[in-house]
Amino acid sequence: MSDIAKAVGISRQALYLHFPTRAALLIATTRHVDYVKNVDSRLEASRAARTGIERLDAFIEAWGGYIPEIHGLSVALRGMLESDGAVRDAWNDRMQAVRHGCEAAVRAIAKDGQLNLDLSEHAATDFLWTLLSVENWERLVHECGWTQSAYQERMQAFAKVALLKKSALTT
Amino acid sequence: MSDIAKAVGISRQALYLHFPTRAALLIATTRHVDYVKNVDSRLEASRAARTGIERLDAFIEAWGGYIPEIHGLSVALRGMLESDGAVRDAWNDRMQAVRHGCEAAVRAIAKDGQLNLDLSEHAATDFLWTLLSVENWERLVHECGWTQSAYQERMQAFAKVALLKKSALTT
DNA sequence: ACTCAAACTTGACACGGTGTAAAGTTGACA
DNA sequence: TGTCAACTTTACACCGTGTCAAGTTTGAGT
Repeated sequence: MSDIAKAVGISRQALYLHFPTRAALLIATTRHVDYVKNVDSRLEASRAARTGIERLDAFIEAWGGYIPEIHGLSVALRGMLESDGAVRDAWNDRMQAVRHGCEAAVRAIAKDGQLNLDLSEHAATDFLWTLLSVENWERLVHECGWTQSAYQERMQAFAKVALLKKSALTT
Repeated sequence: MSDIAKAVGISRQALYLHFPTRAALLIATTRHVDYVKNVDSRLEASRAARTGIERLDAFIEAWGGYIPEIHGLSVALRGMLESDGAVRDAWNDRMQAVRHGCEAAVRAIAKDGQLNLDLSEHAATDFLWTLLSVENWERLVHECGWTQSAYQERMQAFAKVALLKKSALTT
């Protein structure tokens, strides 16, 4: 809080006049970033896709491209997940939004009759959601040095190969 | 530290006689768990496999079965990654051991000429390592409710479909 | 049985970070 | 000129980590 106050150019106490706790500040920041960057509209952009596969690709592109923008904030939030219930709720809420995007893509694929026969829609959603976690992005891009575009292309390829049934893979 | 001392039945100060810092205690615990549970020998058990695919399966089974045993400890360690360099080193060291296992499996698959042609050995290792992270296990098993055996079977399937070239997938 | 050292105890304290409380300053605007 | 909101300074409580010092228990070796 001191550091933030210093950076903003006000006293630490003035910060508390605006945000009662550190957690509240982070949550408000989350909301503000969402507003400024328009997550939801980006994620919903994949609605336009006609086929399930197109939708999957569009979703991975939208979300994968959004991760770098919220990465710093996500690190701060995740550091408080265990200790702060409100942060936990805010984070879960955002992650559920991502999950809904995954679910929609999986459902579209299933509707096309192209879902991997070994997977229920639920399990497929679980897996896609996990594959696209911020943590995995961090590991691959920051720790393993993948470029952002390599991340996106490969994730699209992995997701397809994992979720689609074999006959749909020759495309 | 108070809680641990209480649980052990000694004073908080006595704990500091054995472990200078909280981080040191966690690191020592890591070493002890590794010793008791024999991680390395488990991971190396996959050496016995003759084919690359067998090796991959054996590795996923070994590591995937080990994660639940170290999960609690890993949560504690990961909570200190940013703030404590020694914890970071200890954690990275353990994760590098896992990466070596991934690398060996990928190499074995490549030696069989069955690696996905779109992937370098390095990228394949990166991906397998990421796929098998403790965080992903947590999400799938704890948050999504997958059973341990479902986790293992599906991870084996996903890993194969992602890493092997198409002609090797009919097996 | 005695001694000595190691292991442990109690109690106090410094430090840093979060959050609270109170009293004073500044400036815009009615 | 008065008032209100935003801000400041100063002080303090609380918690967890880690330090320090002085005193007590325990048990192994002689």
